[in-house]
Amino acid sequence: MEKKPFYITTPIYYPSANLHIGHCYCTVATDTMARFKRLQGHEVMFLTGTDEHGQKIEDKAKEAGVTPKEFVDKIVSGVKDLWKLMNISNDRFIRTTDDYHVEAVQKIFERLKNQGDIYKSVYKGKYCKPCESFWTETQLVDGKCPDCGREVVDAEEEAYFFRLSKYADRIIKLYEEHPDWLEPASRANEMMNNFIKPGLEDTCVSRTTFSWGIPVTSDPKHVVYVWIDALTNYITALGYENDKYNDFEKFWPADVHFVGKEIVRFHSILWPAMLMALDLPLPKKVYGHGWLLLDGGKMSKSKGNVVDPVFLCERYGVDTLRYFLMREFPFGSDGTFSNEALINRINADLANDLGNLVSRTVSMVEKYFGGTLPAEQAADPIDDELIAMASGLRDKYEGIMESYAFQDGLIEIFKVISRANKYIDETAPWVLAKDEANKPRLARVMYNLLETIRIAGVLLTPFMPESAEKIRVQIGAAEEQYNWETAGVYGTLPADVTVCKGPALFPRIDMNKEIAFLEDRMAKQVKEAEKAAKKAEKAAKKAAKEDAPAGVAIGIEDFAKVELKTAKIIACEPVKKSDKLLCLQVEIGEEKRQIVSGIAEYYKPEEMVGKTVVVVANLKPAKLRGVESQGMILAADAPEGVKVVFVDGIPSGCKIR
RNA sequence: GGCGGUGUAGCUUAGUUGGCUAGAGCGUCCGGUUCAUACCCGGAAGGUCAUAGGUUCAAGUCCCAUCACCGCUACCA
Repeated sequence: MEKKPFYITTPIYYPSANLHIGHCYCTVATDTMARFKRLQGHEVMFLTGTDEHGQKIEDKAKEAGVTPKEFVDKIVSGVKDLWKLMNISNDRFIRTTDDYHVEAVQKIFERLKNQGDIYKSVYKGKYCKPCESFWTETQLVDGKCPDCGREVVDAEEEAYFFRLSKYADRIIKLYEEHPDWLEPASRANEMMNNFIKPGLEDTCVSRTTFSWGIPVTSDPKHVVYVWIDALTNYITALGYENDKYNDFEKFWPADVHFVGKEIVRFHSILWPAMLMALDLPLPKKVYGHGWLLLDGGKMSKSKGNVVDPVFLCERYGVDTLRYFLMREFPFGSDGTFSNEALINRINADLANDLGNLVSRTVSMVEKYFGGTLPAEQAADPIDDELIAMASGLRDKYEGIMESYAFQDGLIEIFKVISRANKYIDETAPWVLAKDEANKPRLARVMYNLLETIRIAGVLLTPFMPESAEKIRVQIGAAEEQYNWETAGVYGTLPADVTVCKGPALFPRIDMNKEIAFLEDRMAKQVKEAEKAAKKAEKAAKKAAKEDAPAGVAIGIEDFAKVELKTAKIIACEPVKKSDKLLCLQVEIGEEKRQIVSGIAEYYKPEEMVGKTVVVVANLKPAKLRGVESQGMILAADAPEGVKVVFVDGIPSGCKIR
């Protein structure tokens, strides 16, 4: 039977720092699916890689005193090591700095530009002067620069835009006609309601404020901004618009893109639109998996509570970690990572149930038969239930895996493993062994156990490749008796099979001791992080002090441009439909103005009335929540919250300089 | 503020189009067993299915409201 090629991808990860357990989660899931498809007999293309351009990496490299390429080279080599360690079977690894990719991106950009899907315009955004960075509204943290925490200002720069709006209708149609295209379904609703229905806006696809990126061929002061650079990796890695590879025809469209929920938006709106513009077929599915959260909240480098996958692999084993990640968390939703859960899984499922089943079975075959079963065997109706379960397992498992329900796939396998343990109890081989006359019956019991283990072992291969192989060797199955085909055929092992006992597959862990050890380790980590944070804070303060006179000092003429005046508040009310806005009526001398300010969380309207404040009088008016604001009032970011600068006692309308 | 989601035993959770005496795993307690990695098997306790209403012969499942948490998104001139 001819099986179709299967193309699956992970996102390309951003190598600004070492990867964490969340990246591993996504990659292991992708690897499991890829291995499952190979097991079924498909020709698989499994792609992963790194997205290496952008401002942040440029900055990080500068900080480290190396070139951006040197910086990413180091981290990427760590990424590759990690995937090797975790037994990731990717067929290709794409770096967005690879020549062929760069070349293809440039061609794609020019083509879209020439056909009018990309046009030049002006990008309006938030600009942080000290950092020389543009930010979007959503990137800001508390309205401030996410990097340095300082104020940002409106700014404009020339930029190229992708005509996303043009494809809105087709995107809507895509969602309506293929409700399964984006999973889980709740994500599709989110996209529809938050972005598609309100109207898609054209997307900025180039930048001039940093240089670490792919230059636009026809306008080299522009660098291709993340989207066209990163998303296209899925096709350039197959040879689209380049000569490095040429299996685009064979593998595109992708069967599925696995992505984290934070990038669902780009994969489910912008990416299909780009493909429509290029007149290419769309991927068959985008699957937005959940996030791994930590017991105590989100993982954070600065908190020091990062879960290090290398440490976990080395201490507990790669397969163990892979199993845990796929078994503990439903693929579409978030999960909580905890050491207790990990050790619990290892002990309960792997050590007690699976590992012990293999161990006790193989031991008995050795003990009672010297390792080789006699061909003379006697069946019994009591065997039927186990045999039925083992026989039907493969097909049941297949259906579940096809729908990306990794967790459920494992649950089905372990139901059978559990049944096998029960079967041992029911048949009590140690009783049979007491009477030589029972030998044929005993042999059949052993055979049924080995067959059950064999089938389970094959189906575990995508999840735990190394352990599955060890199981194969222990139960004495030949390679050709340990594949997809034979997993569906009960009775594949020869009756006189010879087993080969090995060391314990999954050693049991002493929960209490281990938790104590891990907590101790974590405490040290957190302490160190705190120390580092304090140090960094000090350095930042020092830098801030030196900053003013040094780097970004402004001349008096710059300051003179800002017109500051005192103003008396004569009325104040909250802005409708907003949490944070107050609308203030003020008098600047004789002149009356309306100013909207985001202080509702800190001040009640009535306590503002009658106060005198400082306003920026010559600020360009703007509309906030539909209300016009003609200036801004000065306020301090105090640690306990925003404090308006009150200057009661000074008459209104005075110029401040 | 808008949109979406979640809320089921101590913990993690399954419950398709309403029909169950609400399942399962872990943990706990009791019993059995000894081949095995102090493991395995059996049994028990433990749930007013977030709260308050409604539709229905029948509601964890549908509708309304409320609360809590989470995600996306908008707004801090």
